[in-house]
Parts: sequence; structure tokens; C-alpha cells
Amino acid sequence: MSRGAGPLGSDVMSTLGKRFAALPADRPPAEAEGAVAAFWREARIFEKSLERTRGGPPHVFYEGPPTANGMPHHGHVLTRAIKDLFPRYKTMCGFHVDRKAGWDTHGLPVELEVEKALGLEGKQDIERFGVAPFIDRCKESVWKYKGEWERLTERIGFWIDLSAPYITYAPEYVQSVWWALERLHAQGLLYRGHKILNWCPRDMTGLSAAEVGQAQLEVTDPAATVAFALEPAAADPDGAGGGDAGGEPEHALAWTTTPWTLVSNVALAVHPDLEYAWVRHEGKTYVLAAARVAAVLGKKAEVVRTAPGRTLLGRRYRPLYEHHGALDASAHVVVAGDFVTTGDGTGIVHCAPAFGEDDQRVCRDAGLAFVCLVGPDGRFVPGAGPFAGMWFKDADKEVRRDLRQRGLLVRDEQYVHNYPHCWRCGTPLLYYAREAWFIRTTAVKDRLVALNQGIAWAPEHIRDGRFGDFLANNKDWALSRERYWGTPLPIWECAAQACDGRVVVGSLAALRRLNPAVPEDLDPHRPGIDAVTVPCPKCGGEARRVPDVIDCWFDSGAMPFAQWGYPHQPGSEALFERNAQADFISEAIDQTRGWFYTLHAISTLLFDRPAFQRCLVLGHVLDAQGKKLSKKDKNYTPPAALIEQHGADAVRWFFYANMTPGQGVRFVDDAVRDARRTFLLKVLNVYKFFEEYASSDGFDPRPGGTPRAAVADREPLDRWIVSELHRATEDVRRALDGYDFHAAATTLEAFVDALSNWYVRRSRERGWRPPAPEDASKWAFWWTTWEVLGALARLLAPFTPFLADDLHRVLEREPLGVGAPGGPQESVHLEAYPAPDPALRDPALEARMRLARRVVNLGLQVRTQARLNVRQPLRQAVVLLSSPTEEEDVQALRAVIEDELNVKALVVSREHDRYVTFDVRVQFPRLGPRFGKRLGAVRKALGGVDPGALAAAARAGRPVELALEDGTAAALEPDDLDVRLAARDGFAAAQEGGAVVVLDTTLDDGLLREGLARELQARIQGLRKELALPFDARVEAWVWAGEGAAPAAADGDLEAVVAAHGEALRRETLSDALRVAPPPGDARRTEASLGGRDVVVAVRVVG
RNA sequence: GGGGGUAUAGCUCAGUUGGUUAGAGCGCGUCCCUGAUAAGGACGAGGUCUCAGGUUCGAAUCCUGAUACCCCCA
Repeated sequence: MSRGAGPLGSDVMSTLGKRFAALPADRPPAEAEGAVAAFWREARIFEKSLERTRGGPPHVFYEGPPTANGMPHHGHVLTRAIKDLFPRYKTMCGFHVDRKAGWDTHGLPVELEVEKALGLEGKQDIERFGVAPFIDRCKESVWKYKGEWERLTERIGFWIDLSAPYITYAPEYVQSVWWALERLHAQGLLYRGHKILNWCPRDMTGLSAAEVGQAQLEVTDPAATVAFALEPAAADPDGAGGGDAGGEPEHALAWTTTPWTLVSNVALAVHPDLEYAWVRHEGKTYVLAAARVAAVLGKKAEVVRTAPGRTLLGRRYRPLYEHHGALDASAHVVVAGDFVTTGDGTGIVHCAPAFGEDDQRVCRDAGLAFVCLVGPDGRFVPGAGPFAGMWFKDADKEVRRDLRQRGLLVRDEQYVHNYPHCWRCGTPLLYYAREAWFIRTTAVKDRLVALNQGIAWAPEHIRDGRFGDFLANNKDWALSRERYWGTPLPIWECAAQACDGRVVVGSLAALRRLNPAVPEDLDPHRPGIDAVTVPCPKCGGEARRVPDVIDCWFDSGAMPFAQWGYPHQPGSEALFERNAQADFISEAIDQTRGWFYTLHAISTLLFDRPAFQRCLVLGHVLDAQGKKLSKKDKNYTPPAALIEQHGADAVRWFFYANMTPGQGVRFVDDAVRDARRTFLLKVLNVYKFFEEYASSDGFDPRPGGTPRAAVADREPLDRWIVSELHRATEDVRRALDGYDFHAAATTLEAFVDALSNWYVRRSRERGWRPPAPEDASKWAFWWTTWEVLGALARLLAPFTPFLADDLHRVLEREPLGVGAPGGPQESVHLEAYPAPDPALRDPALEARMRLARRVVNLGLQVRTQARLNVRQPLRQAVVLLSSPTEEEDVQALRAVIEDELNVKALVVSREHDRYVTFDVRVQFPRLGPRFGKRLGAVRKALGGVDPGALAAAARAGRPVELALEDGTAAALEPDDLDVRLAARDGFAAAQEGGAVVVLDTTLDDGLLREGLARELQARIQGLRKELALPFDARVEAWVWAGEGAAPAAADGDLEAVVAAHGEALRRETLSDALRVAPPPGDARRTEASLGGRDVVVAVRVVG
């Protein structure tokens, strides 16, 4: 058993020139990973992985550009971990995966950041400061955290080409975007309309959704219910439809919390399918949703009749105010609005197209006039009669007073709700219509929907859920922004009032053709571009650029072609053609309406094909309480610190093993530590065992080194782990091919557990014994371990690239050297991903080992229940099984089970009647489809038969004939039955399904002595360890249970124990002497209660 | 208000396409330090799979409704 080298290590271990280098588990991960990163950098491994696959089939990956003017957080680490995994995997599978980095650089957040830094507040301040220097500051600000991003990218091992990234503000990129806009214009898809913005009338600027979200204040506003006098229905001139006989008009009731907008009213909206009621109330006839009558007018209101909303459509009404003058289209008519509900209000919604998105859409769709009596400064325009010059909020009061006097204010209440305010100045915002440029995406809505069906989404529900719904409700893309830092809208319009001449340019070259004075190196941004004029194509006058910039989301959605500067840059056609459609993209779920949409929309508009075929949508990373990570709340450890502490591999593995697509994960720092502990350290420890003992045995994997037996000629345990390896390989590949990283990680965890806690543990004895050339079992063990670890390194390479490459280095690169034909590559990332070999699979052996492990677990369960320490040997374990196959399986592995359970003999018993009772059920998956409704009868018939007889028949392989109550018969094969065993009372037994393990717990003197001997041995070894003795130190030992009467039990009889097992004890503990006597005072001692007596064990070094 | 998602052990989460004894990690309890690993190992306790209906021979899984929470949009 022992190699005679002592308990604390091998004497050969200290030998210099070990073949396998150490990978100490306690080395700081940051240090180990840093060394690997340095190797990648110096040896240009990433570049080589691209060169190596140059001729391979392309696998196209698009990098969604991050913005580098904010610090990266865990969410970015997650996406980068995922975005690295699949390209690495595909590369190892022979695909060529170009990975071009990108930076998103334009947009309002950048401007706000710069405003803050410069102490500016709003657009007037920017104009005063100067647009040109402001833009310069924006350009700088964009790169504020670029270093952090690059460091993080490299640190977590995200392989992407940072040396030639696409940058959305680069002139080539901007011109690609211009090209796209010019194409859209040529297709007639670019138009000017009104967009409702959140508008701050004090700062005279629109606010982004994010800004609006920052200041939702609870305020009390008036809630007015207003009566609109309906004209008699045209098709119903007699008023038979409920019109008042006395000529008193019907009044439609509308409800609003913004009475000031009533002055600009254009329409009333009803839901066509809702039921509306005509109600007599205080001498008048009101119309409102039937469901709201009681709430608005009280229970006494008298309903005259009801009709669906569609009967109201087209009814005209008298405007409350006519300050708008002559209109260019009709107005003051009832229209259909699908947004109308009966949750509050009257079910009739007053629409002022200048002040609400629904209002604006409904009026535009109905072809109604556009009325806006409030200026961008929040004051009523001069023509607004008594309200002219009035601050919009002040008009709430005046309008109500006026309507009350006119008898049109039916109810006037206070309403508490959240209303957006300007986060800068606190002014209540207006929803306010501004002129804006749109892309008519609704023209291709059907194509957007149809092409989306071909995209493989993970999770699937995104396709028809969040994303599909968004497409189905597609609205035209409001493209322009009245801002400074963005891709300038390349539209020039004639300055002459009467002329509608317009030109859209697709490049600077095109611009120069129109105006040769434009310098070749003109930066295409504001303000330089604003100064450029071109001749009007219609009248030849001066055309000036529309001063807006565009939505920066258009920039990122244009990246499939703009990243190459397509079509202007030389060679960009070929590059774009090769990368025209991404095989794979992945970002977090907030991109459904962001990047995912803009990619899809632009690709559909320009090329009528999807931009990506597969999209992996990730959930958000949340803190321990499920809250969003927020810089302000400091509710997360900065990623860099966490990676420094636990290593990038651990962080990556945490995500792969704990995240499922589309779901948020609660991120707790300790979970990263656990990921390292439960997975990475297990791998490292398996290697450590190999490294120490295989090195000292002189194992040599080089050709001509240690002789290598074919796997088929190795022992079952070896063949088993190889079979498990190939099963895992197959499962991992299948999972990764389906982009299911979580399933792949779970498979690998199970495999590493099998390797560490069964294969290596069961094989340790082979590793410990002294090397001998003829010891085939030992060498098969080292070969198997070496092969399996090498394959594991390759399997892990895409997941934990640092650890994997270190393993590859110490297992293969250093021992074998690089360059030999068939030899290892210099990095695991240049190797091919392992392929499963069916010839090395042995499913029967896998099943057999599973059963053996189950039997062992059952045996350990019995020991725990019976309070029988594993160190105490037992005479026998009896196993009862439900099938002959299982009996054979257990017989084949009985030695393993005996050893694990520390029993002298394992008996496969057929005395079922003695030990067990049976519970026989049907195998539902087999019989369900066969019998369907009759299954109940089958079960009933089965219940009438003696379970013991059924089990016996099943064991013997005999079919069972059952007479069913409906008169038919059923024949059940053994496989149709689910035979379960339960131990009879009175045995120390455990059971699970078809297996029962019974332990013989009777102990005789011999067993007790042997158990005590092992206890003593453990105590002596413990003392050696306490004394920190060198591994080869010789000792003498004492055991003593005091003077006095002879011990009552055999296990207390130390003399007898030493007589029987003393030699083995001395050998195992390197003791020159083992005495049953009181120990001397200078010996290290410990006391233990063994066999019912207090025993002193002591050790002293010899010499 | 509309849409989407989620609900499984004390906590964080899996659950293989509907198969009858629901899993893992953490935490908890008991035990185990003799040679890779105590930042470990073994065993155990812990569940009305949110609730109520329905479909089915059979439901954590499919359908309907309710409740709670989260996200997006308004």
C-alpha cells in the first residue's frame, strides 16, 4: 500500500528537473493570468488564431459598440464574456472569426457630460461658449475611459481587434451613414414631420427619456371634465339618434389634466368598440363611456341609450376656442383612438396634436389640421386671444374659469400624479411638437416582421414577444435631434421661402462636387459643416444644411457597412460582402429597442435582409437585492477589483454557470469566489496530483517515452473516464452549437466532478505505489490522466482561456515541445476543439459506474444512520437489485465498492424475500403512449398481482400477462415495469429506486481490532502532522489506556490490537517502535475516546 | 394604462420540450484531517413547484383566470 516514503510526501518530489511544472492553486489568479496574457501578447496568439483559420469558412460576429465615456460595470463584463466565448469556440472549430472592435461616440450623453464638466447649462450656454470648442471637448470626452475599457477587455481575455476599431465619429464612418441616408432619401423614405418631445420651455430644449426619468415629481394638477357641444349627426338630421328634441345639443364629455391644451384642441377620440352612453343629467344630454357614467356623473344619472363608439366617428363639434384662425385642414371632429380606455376620465379623449404623441398620431392619421398656440418658450402666441403671452401653466386656471362661466366645465377636481420636470431647472415639461425628420420605417413594416421570423433568438420569446411586438407596432423613426454632437443630417434645403429645393448628399466627395470650395479634409461635423452651402437644385439659389444631427442609434445600426467605410473606402465592398450578415450577436435586453432594432431596421430598409441570424439576449446584472447596478449607489465592487481578487476565469465561469439568457442575475461577489472554488480549483488540484506523482514516477509522454497502451487495453476505470470525457465532449459541442453556454458549463462541471471525486480518488493508490516498468496499471493511469486533462484544457479553452492555456502549457507544450508533426500548438487556442470519438464511448460501462456510485452512496448512507465510521471495517454488504443486468454490473465493480465502503465482502443477494419488499409500478413513458386511457385499468390489474411475483418475473425476463377489467388482456415486458425495492424492517439498509444496500453491522473482535488499528494510525499520523515532521522522519510511538482491569471489549484491548496490526501500523507511520505503555513526558501526545476508553497516543522523533 | 418577463428548498438559481420519488450551489445539521484539495470531502434535514380552475391515463412543465415582483413603453 505504501511506497515507504512516509506520509507527508514523496522523497522523489524534491528532485530537480521535474517533467511537469507546477500550477499552484494558491498562486494569486491575477498573477497567473497576467503571465498568460503577456504570453498571448508577445507570441501574438490572437493574431495567429486568425491566420490559422484564414482559409476556413467565415463566422461573422458583430461587436455592438460600447461608449467609452462611462466606466464599465459587471453588465459589460458579462456581455464581453459571452461575446468572447463563441468566437473562440468557432475559431477552434476551424471557422474564421474576424472581431473588429468599435466605439460608439456620438450623442446627447456625451454632450451632457461635457456641459457638466464646463459648468454649462443648456443650449444657450453652449452657443455662448462656442460650438467649435464644445465639439472639440466632446471628441475628447468620448475617450475618457477608453484606457479602462481596453484594460478590462484585455484583462478578461476578450479577444477583439482593438488596434483598428470602427469609430462612429470618424469621417469615413460618418460618410457611410450619409450614404445610407442618401439611399433612404432616394427611396422616398425620408420626410419631415412633427415629433412630440419632452420640452423644457425655459431651457428651450428637448430632453431625452433618460433625463425625463430623472425628475418625475408628484404634483397636484387640475382635472377638468369639459363638455363639447356636438353638432347634430349628419346622417341623422332629425336627431332621432338621441338628439335633444328641444334643439339643445348633445355634449361629449372629455377629461384632461392639462386644461391649457384645450385652447389648441383639434379632435375628440373615442374607442370604436367601447360602449358609449347618452345620459340626461341636470337638464342636459351628455355622451361618455357607459362604464364611466356613475364615476363621472353619479349614480342618479339617467342613461337614455347606448351605442358603440364607432357611431360617433365623424361627428363634428363646436370648438371651445377659435383663436387659431383659418385652418389648412378640417378639425373639431370625433376620431377613433385605440389608446382610449375607461380606466379613468370619460372614455373620450381631448386631442391637441401639438401636445401629445397619441393626439398627434390620431390627428395626423385622420388628416386633421395641426394647431399649436403655445410657443417653444412656454407662452401663448400673440394670436391666442385673451391668453396671448400667458405662461402655459397659468392658463390652466384661466381656461377653467372661462369654461365654468360658459357652463362647459362639468367637473373640476384636483389630481395627484407624477409629472415630468426639467432635471436642470425644475420647470414642468411640455409634450411639445417640434419639426423633425423621420424615416418611414412603417413602409417596410411587413418586411421587418417577416425577416424577424428568420432570426434565431435566445431566449426564443424575444422574437414574438418584446422584439416582435415592437416591430408589429412600428412607428416611423424620428431621426433628427436639435443638438450638436452627432452625425450631421446631410440634407441641404433652399433658403428661399417659396422654393422647396432639397439635396441629400452621400459623401464629402458628393458635397465637393456641389461646392468645390469645400476642403478635402473637412471634418464632417458641426459647426464646420454648417457653414457649407450648395446651390439649390431647383432654383439655383443658396441651399443651407438642416442644422440637426441624427439619432446616434442610427450610427450603431449602420455598423455592418459603416465599419468598413462602405461604399467609399477602397476595398470596403469586398469586406462588407464577406461580413454582410452576422452569424452571431449578443447584447443585453435593453438593446431590443436599441441596437437590435436599429441593425434590423437599417438592414431591412437598405438590403431587405436581416443583419444578424442569431441573437443571444442577456439579462441585466443586478445587485444582491435585485436592484440595478448604479454608480451612484455604489452597490457593486468595480469589476477590475473583483477580477484582480478572484481572476478573470472565475468571473467568466460564474456567468457561464449561473446566467441563463434573458434572465437577470443577482451578482454577489462571493459567488465569484465560489465559482473558483467549486470548479477551477478542482481542475487545478487534479493537475497537482498528476504533476507531483507522475513527475516523480518519471512518466514521459514523449514519443519513445513511457509505453502507451490503447485505451481498450486499459482497466475499466480508465475506460470509464475516457468514455465520460467523450460523452461530455459531445454534450458540450451540442450545447455550444446551440449557443447554450449554460448547458455546456453544467456538463463540464459534472465531468470535472467525476474526474476529481471519483476517477482520481479511486486511482490514487496506483499513483502512490513505487514505479515499476511492468506496472501497466500505473502507466495506464498516468496516460489516461494526461490525455483527459489535455482534452479538458481544450474543452475549457473558450470558457476559461487563461487556466486552459496554462494547463496546455504544462501538460503538452513544455513536455513535448512545439513544432513536431502532430505535436502540440504553442497555445491551446490554436488547437482544434475536441471531437467526440464514438469508438471510445462505452455506455454500458458508464451505466455500470453510475450504479456502483449509487450503491456506494447508499452504503455510506447506511453507515451514517448506523453511526458506523467508515474507518470501522464491516464483514459484508448485501446488495439487492431489480434486474440481472444490474447484478452483473455490481459484480463487475465489486472490488471498488468494497473498498469505498470498507467492507470485507460485497454480496449480491437474490434472497429478496428475506431483505426487501417490492413496489411495482408501470413505466409511464413506455406504457402511457401504448395504453392511453386504458392505463388506469392496467395499473389496477397490476395492483391485484403479488408484487414479489411480478418482480421475480421481471428479474427472470418473463413477460407478465394481465387480465384487464374491460375484458382485454395486456402483456407487459420487464422493461414496462418499474420495480422498486424497500428494505424490510430490522436491517441497517438504504434504498433508492431499484437498489437496496444492507450492511451487516455485527462486529467481531477481529473487525473491532482492525477498526481500532486504523483509528490509532490516524491519530499517529495526526501527531506527525502537528509536529510538522519531515516526510521521512522516523518516530517511536506509544498507545496507552491506563492501568487497571482488563478492558471490557476487544476494541479496548490495545495489546491485542498491536499484536495483530502492529507491523502494519509501524510501517504506515514510519515508527521504529510502537509500545503499549505510558508515554514519556517529552513525547507529543493526544487523547481520544476509542472503544469506550480514553486512550493516549503519543509520538517522539527518534535520534 | 399597454406590452413583455418571472414566480421551484431559508437564499441564489437549474429543470433536457407532459411521464408519476423535482435537482445544484450557498446556508443549516451530523460526521470525516494518512499521502491533489479544509477556500476540502461524505451524509442528512429542508418543497402544497404562488393561488384557483381546465386539458390529459398523467402537469413544476400546456391552457385560462387571479396575485406578487421585475423590465420596456406611455
